[in-house]
Amino acid sequence: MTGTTQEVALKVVTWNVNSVRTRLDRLLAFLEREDADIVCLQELKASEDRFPSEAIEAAGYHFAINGQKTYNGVAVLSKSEPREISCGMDDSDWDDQARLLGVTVDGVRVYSAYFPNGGSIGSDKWEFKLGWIRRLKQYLADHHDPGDKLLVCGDSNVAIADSDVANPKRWADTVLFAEAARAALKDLMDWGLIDVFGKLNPDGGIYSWWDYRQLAFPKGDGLRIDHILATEPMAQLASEARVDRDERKGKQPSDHAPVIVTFDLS
DNA sequence: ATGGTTGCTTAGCAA
Repeated sequence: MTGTTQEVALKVVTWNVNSVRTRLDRLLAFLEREDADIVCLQELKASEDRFPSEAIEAAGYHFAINGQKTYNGVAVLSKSEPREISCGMDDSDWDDQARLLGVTVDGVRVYSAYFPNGGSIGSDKWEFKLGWIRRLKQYLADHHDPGDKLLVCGDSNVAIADSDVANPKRWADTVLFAEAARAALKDLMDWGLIDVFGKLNPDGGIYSWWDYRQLAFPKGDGLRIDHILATEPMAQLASEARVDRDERKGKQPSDHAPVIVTFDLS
């Protein structure tokens, strides 16, 4: 940080990297460029022993990981040392899928969450998705208070509003935008979570994911399905929110772009 | 268009 003021900002990122090893060069360049304080990653597609620990640490970050071979996998990178690390929802035998990781950093409870995609509507994966979102709400209710400083950052695999979908009519009957999925996410947020990006960019039209197929990115056929959800004490500190759309361009991009929110803590 | 592209793992699954 430059300048002479003493403001204390916390820059938080969420990014579904779709394989941390394939995306390592991009990730390291991003860390260098953005100098974020907290970076929540999803879809590592790597177990802990294949996570690029040395490169992350050399970039100046601590990390906590809930890894998994081939599928899923989440991590939190942080400038400050993470405390009270928790993997999964510790309430059942459903947690064979590595989709949730919690850490406490700089006095803020931060979760990196990779919500289930849901396959197709009506499938077992669809029911798992809706149930997983309900379980996450229960987990938050059991462990935290809406008055805490808390963030749920991740790929929610649900778009909230019509303005978060380039073509809402065409996506209306898909797992990413079906009414039941939107209702499940709304019910989770009703516990006490605010979409700070939506709050700061109320006009919408900004997306975080574009399908690899059918030229979705050049056509602008995107959805905002990556969210930084904040409790009220955190949401009121959010000052800027953007998507690093350039990360979807060029060679070997993830299908998701990073979402970046700055909180003014002082 | 029950299509299409990418990644992990090696033909099929998941997204």
